[in-house]
Order: sequence, then C-alpha cells, then structure tokens
Amino acid sequence: MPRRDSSQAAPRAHRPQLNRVYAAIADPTRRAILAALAGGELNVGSLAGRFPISFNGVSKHVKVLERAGLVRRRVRGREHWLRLRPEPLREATRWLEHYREFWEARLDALEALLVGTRGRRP
Amino acid sequence: MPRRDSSQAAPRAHRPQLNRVYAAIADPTRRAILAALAGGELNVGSLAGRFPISFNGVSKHVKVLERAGLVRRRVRGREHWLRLRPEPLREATRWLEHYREFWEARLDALEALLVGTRGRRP
DNA sequence: ATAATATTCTACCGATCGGTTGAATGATAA
DNA sequence: TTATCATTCAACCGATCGGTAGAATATTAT
Repeated sequence: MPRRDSSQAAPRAHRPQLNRVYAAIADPTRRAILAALAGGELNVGSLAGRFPISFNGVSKHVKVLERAGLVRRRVRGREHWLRLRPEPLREATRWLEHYREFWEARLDALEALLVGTRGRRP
Repeated sequence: MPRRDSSQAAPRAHRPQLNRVYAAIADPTRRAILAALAGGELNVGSLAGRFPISFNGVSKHVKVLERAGLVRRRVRGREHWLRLRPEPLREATRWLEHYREFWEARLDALEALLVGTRGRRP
C-alpha cells in the first residue's frame, strides 16, 4: 500500500486517516478495546467476552479500529488474532500537540496583552 | 458549573467530555473552524464566510465545538463572538500520549523478545 | 461425514450526523 | 416605526452509527 509521507511541519486538514482515527477513539467501547489489546494479542472471541455487548457488536468495533489503522488482524485458521498498531496514534497526537501548543501560546499572548492594557484580572 | 478534577494518573474510559472532544475534531470542517479561530475571535457570520457550506451548517458545527468545550461564545448585541478554549485539548492530548507511550513500549518489548528468540527479521 | 467452533456477512432498528431550507427572535439602523 | 442584520430554532433529508439477530463460511474436532 502506498503510504503518504507524514513528516511534514504543518498538519493538513483533509486526511481521511486522521478523521478515522479520531472518530475511532471517540467511542469509549473502542478505547476500551484498545486498552484490552494493550495487554497482548487477543482473538475476537476472547476480546468480545470482556464487553457487555454482543460478539457481533465487538466484531464491528474491531473493524472500525482496523480501518483506522489502529488494529492489525492476523488470521490463523478459524481464529483472527488482533494486535495494536500505534503508528496512527502518533500522527493523531502530533496534530493535537501542534495545535494545542499553538493555540495556548496565542491565547496566552492575548491575555498578557489584555493584562498589560487594563490591569490584572481575577 | 462543577468541573471534575482531571489531574489523575490513569485516564478513565467513560468521560463524556473526552468522547465529545474526539468526536468534534474527527470532522475536518470543525478542525478547520478551530484553525480559523486560532487567528483570533470571530463572529459566526464572518466565520461562516470562510467555508463552502451554509451559514446554518457552520452554526451547527460551532454548537458541536461548544458542547465539547473547545469554543466559548460571548454574545454582544446581535453578534456572537467565538473564541478558542484549548483546555479540553490538553486532556485529549494527555490521554493519547499516555496510551501511545504505553503501547509503543509494550510492542517494542514484544518485538525485542521475538528478535532475541528467533534471530533477526527483515 | 458430521458436529462444533470462530468468525464474517447481510439485514434490520432507532439514533445521531452533516447539511439544507425557511421561519422566528432579537438587536441595530433608517 | 420599520427595515435590516446576525443569529438560532425547527423541520426535514439521506447517510452513517452503535447495536442486535440470523444466515453463511470456513476451520477444527469427533
């Protein structure tokens, strides 16, 4: 699969993979699935056993995580073994960090300006 | 508004605010709105002028960002001025960072174990 | 060969989403 | 007062979402 080089300074806006990653981790069940997978590889069945929803529900969540690139599937016989793929998280973190720092710096500067202009503020 | 103390070591799973933040930034239009707001306060109209969707569409996106706590609204007369609120991003970043580091360490350890066991690997 | 197991596929449900349109509200300007 | 402007509200649309149930597929066990 041809993968776009992600080592750019300013993150672009329209990256479907980034959309998918954020959408994937927006669901608490999927975050819990990722946390469960942090303990090591699991097949779909034993993973599903840890959640209060149906097997098929978990299977669908896994597919969402897979499309986001956060989970990799290794089929061996009739069992599908799932393992984490943290690479996309790195990009997602980078985007967040980039903007968070930028915004906080901007807002801090603005507040400093206001303080300097009209005195301190509770 | 009573706000939960968010200075805990291990991020919990069911935090609706976190869900809302990730869901909010999963949409590229909303990320672009945040980026536009990084340039300073804007009212809904001038913000909407920068996007190829309807005024009402932008207004709805702003409401989503507001419910996620990422945007604050200050009504002055008939204009609503919007400004960034980066605090929720800090929590969102913290969660991502926490898990990313944990997972990468785990997977690196696993890979090292495999390499040590059965020799090098392409 | 037959049965049990692990999993996906298909179809459905109600809820939410992104988006539009048109009407309503409220503040300013003439 | 009467327009005009900035904005939300309410209703709608088709698409997607989280979830369930049941059928289909393939692998393993008897």
